[in-house]
Amino acid sequence: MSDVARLAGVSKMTVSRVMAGQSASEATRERVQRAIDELGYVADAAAGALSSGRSSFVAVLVPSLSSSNFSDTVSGLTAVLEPQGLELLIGDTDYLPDREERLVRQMLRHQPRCIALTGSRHTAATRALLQRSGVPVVEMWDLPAEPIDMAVGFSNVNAAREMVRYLADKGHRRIGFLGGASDLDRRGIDRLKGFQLETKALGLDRDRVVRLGESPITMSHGAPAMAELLSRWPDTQAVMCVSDMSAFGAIMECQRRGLRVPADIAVAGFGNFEIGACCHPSITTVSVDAYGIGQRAGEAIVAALGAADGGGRRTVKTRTPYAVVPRESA
Amino acid sequence: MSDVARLAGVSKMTVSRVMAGQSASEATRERVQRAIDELGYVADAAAGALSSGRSSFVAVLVPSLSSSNFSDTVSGLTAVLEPQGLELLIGDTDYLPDREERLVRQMLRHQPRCIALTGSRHTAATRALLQRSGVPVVEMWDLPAEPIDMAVGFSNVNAAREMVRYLADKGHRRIGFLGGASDLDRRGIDRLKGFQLETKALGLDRDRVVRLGESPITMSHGAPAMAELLSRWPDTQAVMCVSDMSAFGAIMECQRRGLRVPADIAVAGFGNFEIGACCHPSITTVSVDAYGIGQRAGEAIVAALGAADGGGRRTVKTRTPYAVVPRESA
DNA sequence: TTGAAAGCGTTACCAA
DNA sequence: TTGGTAACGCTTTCAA
Repeated sequence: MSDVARLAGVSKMTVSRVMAGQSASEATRERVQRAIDELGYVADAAAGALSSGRSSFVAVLVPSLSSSNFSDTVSGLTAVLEPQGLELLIGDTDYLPDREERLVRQMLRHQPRCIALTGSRHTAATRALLQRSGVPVVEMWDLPAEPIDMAVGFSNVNAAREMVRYLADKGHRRIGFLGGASDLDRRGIDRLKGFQLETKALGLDRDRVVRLGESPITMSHGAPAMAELLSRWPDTQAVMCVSDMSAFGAIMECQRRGLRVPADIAVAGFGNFEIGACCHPSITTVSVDAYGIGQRAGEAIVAALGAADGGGRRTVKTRTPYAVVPRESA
Repeated sequence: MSDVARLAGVSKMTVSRVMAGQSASEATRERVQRAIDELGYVADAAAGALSSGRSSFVAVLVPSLSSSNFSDTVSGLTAVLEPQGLELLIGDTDYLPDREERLVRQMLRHQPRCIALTGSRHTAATRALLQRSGVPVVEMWDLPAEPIDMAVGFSNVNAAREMVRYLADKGHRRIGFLGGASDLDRRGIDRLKGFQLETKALGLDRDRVVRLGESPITMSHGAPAMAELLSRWPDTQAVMCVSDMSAFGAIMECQRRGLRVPADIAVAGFGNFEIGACCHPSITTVSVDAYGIGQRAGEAIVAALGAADGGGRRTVKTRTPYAVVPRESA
C-alpha cells in the first residue's frame, strides 16, 4: 500500500479510503486507481480484519457438500450474502458432531461475523464455544425447541407426518419406511419419528421400518433396503423413503422385480430432488425449499449484523414451507 | 493472549509457543493449557497470518458445487490438505469466467498458500492476477497445453474419442451427441470436440449433435435433447451424452416413447455418476476419478509448498486415469 | 479532502 | 526453556 501511495503521490490513508470507496476528490481517486492497476496491488484481508476488528467471513457448516439439498442452501446463502461483501467459509462436517466441533473451533479463529450450522444437535463443547464467542449463530434445516440463537427451517417430524397422511388418504394401510442405519442424520431420524407418530395416530402398522446404509443414505442404498422390506413384509402397500435418493433406488429395485409402481406398490420420497421430477415414474415427494432456507438464513444474518450496530431486533425462528408434491409413484 | 499469559504466569511468547506445539517444559505447557481452557481462548488467525506472513488457506474454485463430480474433487482435496493444517476457501464460479476472476481477486486478498482452479480457460486478467501474485496454481480437470503452473486432470477430448470407438465397436454407425448449449462448460465442449474428431476419423456421420440447456446440463435437459435428436434423425442408433445426468434424462425419454435401451437405441454417458450405476438400465459411461483429481491436486499442492522452502522440484502435469465402463445402456 | 500516528493480536528474532 | 521488542499491513482516530 505504501508503494501505491508513493506512486500516486498521496498518503497510505488516501489509498485506503479510495479502496473503501470513501470521500476523495475525483482527481485523486483516479491517480490512486491508476497506481493500483499498474502495480497490481491487492489489499491484504488479514491486515484489514486485524485493524478494523471485523472480518468479512460468514462460516457455514453443512453435513455434506455433495447433497444437492445442502449445496442449494449454500447457493441461497451466497446469493444473499455476497452482495453484502461477505464471504462464505464453507465446511463439510460429514455428519459427524466431533468434526463439526473441530470445524467450529477452526472457523472461530477467523472471527466470522456469523456462523450458520445445519441442524440442532451439537456437542456440548460446540455450544459452549459458540456461546463464549458471542458470534451470531443460525441453525438451519430444523426448528429446535431451544435454538442457540436464530433458526431457519421446518419440522421434519411434521413434514413426514403429512406424507403418511397423504399415503393413508390414498387408501394404503400397510405402509413401510426406508431410512439410514446411522443416528447421525438427525433430519432422517426426525422423519422416521414422524412416520412412527402418524402411523400410530392413524392406527396403522408401525413396524415396517428398514434402516440400512450410512448417512447420507444415497440411491445405492434404496434397492437393498427395498429388497429387505419386501422379504420381511411382502404385503406392504406403500413405502415412504427418507429421501428421493433412496426412493429412486427403491423404485429401481421394484422395476427389476417386475413390480409396478404405484399399481403394485406405492413409493414416496422426501426433499424434492431433481431426480424425482425426471425419472419414470416420477416420484411423489415433500418439497422443502432448500435454496429458500439458505436465502432466509442469509437474510437473518444480514438483519442480525444490522441489528448489532443499529440496535434493531432480530428474528429468532423462521419457519420455511414444505408441501407434499403428488406425482406418479404414489 | 495477554490474558492467558497473565493467568498462566508466563509471557505471551510462551503462550504462542505452546499453541504452536513448540518447545516448552511440561509444567509450563500444562499451566498454559489450563489457562486457555479456562478462558476459552481462541487465537486470532488474521493476526497470526499477518505476523507470520503466511495464511493457512488454500483457495479452491469449482464451476458448480452441486455437481457431484466437483464436490468429490473438493472431498479429495480436503482429505489431503486438512491433515496438513490447511483450510479450504471454496468458491463457486457458476461456470462464469468473470465470476472466476472476481473470486480469484477476492481470494488473493487472503494470501492463500495455493489456488486450485477448474479447467484451463480463464480471463486474461485472471491469469495476470495469478502470475503477479506468485501464488502456486493448480488447474484441475484438464491438461492444458500451457498450464499457468501445475495441472491435474485428463484430456476430455481423448476420453470422448474412446467412447466413440466403444460405440463404433458395438457396430453403431449413426451416432448422436447430446450436450449443453453454452460454451462455458469447456469440458463439455472438449467432449463434443472429441466426438467430432473421432466420428470423422472413423468415417461416421458427424452432424447428429443437439446442444440444449445451460451449463451445467442436468438430467432435466436430457429428455428434450433426446426428443429433438429423435425428431431430426429418427434412424440414430446410439447416443453419446456429455454426462450421465443428461444420459439419464435421455433414457427416461426413451422409456416414455416405448423405445428400448439399448435394443432400439444405445445411450452412453460420461463421468460415472452414482445414478448411472443404480438406474435401470444402468448407464455405460466413462469413469474419471473425480475424487482422485482432488487428491492428486492436494498432493501437488503439498509438494509445491514443501518445495518452496526445501528447494525441491514440483510436478507440472499429473495425468489422471479414465476408462470406458460398459454397462447395460450401450 | 487529506495526512500522521497509534494500534489491532500475533509471530520472528534475538537475548537471557 | 523463556522473555522482550519489533514488525506484519491495514484502519481508526484525530488534526490540519
